[in-house]
Amino acid sequence: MRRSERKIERIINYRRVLIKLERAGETNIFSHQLSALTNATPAQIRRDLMEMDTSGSPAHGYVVKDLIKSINNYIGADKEQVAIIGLGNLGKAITNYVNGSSENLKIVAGFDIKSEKVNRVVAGCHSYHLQDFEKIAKERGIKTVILTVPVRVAQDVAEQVTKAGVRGILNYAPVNLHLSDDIYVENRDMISAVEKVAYFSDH
Amino acid sequence: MRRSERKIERIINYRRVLIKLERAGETNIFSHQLSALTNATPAQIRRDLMEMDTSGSPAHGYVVKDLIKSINNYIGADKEQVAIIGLGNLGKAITNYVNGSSENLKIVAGFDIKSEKVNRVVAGCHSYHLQDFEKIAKERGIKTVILTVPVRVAQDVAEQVTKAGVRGILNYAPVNLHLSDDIYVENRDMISAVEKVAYFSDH
DNA sequence: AGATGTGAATGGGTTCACAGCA
DNA sequence: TGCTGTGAACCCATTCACATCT
Repeated sequence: MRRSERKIERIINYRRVLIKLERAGETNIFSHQLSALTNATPAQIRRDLMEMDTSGSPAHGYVVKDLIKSINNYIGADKEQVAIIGLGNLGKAITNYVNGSSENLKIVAGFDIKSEKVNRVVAGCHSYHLQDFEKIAKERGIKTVILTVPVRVAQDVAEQVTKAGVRGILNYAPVNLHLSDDIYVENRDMISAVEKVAYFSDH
Repeated sequence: MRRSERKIERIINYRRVLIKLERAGETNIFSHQLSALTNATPAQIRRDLMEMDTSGSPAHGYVVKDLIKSINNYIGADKEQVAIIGLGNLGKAITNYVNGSSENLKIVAGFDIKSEKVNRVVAGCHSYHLQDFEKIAKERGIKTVILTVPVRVAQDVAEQVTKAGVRGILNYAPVNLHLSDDIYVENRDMISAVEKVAYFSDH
């Protein structure tokens, strides 16, 4: 089944806040409370949760623990092994950030082509020369990469990693990648993001 | 008129690639060419461009120069003054990145609360203590900020800056901000982004 | 009383398909 | 021939509204 991107993104957010709630000792939650924590509407949340194998009760809402389990069951809970390509400022920042906070995935390898960037450790993650990508990716079963490389090489690097078995790319380079359409690409161009917000600040 | 977020985002992307094309000496472009550069479909592009005050010709497509002018006219072309709050790794990376590449905006001031982070210069941008935000924001007419602060202070900082006149926030903290609903908030949580891509790599 | 679960209605964005044109 | 401009059709996501449950 082809699932909606928007919905998956929301469900991922529900899971994060539910995990926090569980840690904080909360056992139950109503859709309107989850709404306040995620900026989805209560109706949307109930709708998203419909095809989970847990249901809530009018009296006590949803059981946090069960809901987390259902979400894991729905979207998968394997601790995903991810690689990052490009260890400039942005790459290092993302690595620190993700490895410091995510429950559900880990950046396990970094890659670059500059000799002073390889064979280091950043946020508990070893860095390699890009030419070793295929070998490491196969060993680790890496199917997802974060691309934080300069625009001029982004297409080449994307082709290289997909040839090595990568199926999904989170692309921070402001360029449209052309890849086989069974590869999932998410663009997170930061400049567009700021320009967009600047536009709406004025309108 | 309330304009669609998606559409504005696409138009911002069209502008960026058009500026590049103009620099490269291209004078004309067809919708299918712009499509290859932006991952919008040709029909979508023609539709987006409908309410611009330029139209294309079947024989030569759109005139790049005119189209840029129309887009500027449509969404505004003032070089927007933006501030960034939180000068950790991510904040510094974004500042370098944006100030090195954007045509249409500039990060003109950075803010932090740690004494070792204030009174520095990052990417041509002076850093101040957060307590001076209101003063600087008023002087500079800052209406847009990028938030790269820890989760636990994000809500407080967001309230502080909106009190000082900010109208739009690009929020990198993985938390849902509660603000007056005439404030535009765009969430770009990086962990969700990676988790989403990891999900679709497997599906 | 106040919440969930959900069919039905709504609304908005995207794509189709084709007339008009160089 | 092959593109633009655009009404109409389509499709998908969100919201409404209410029966149901505790």
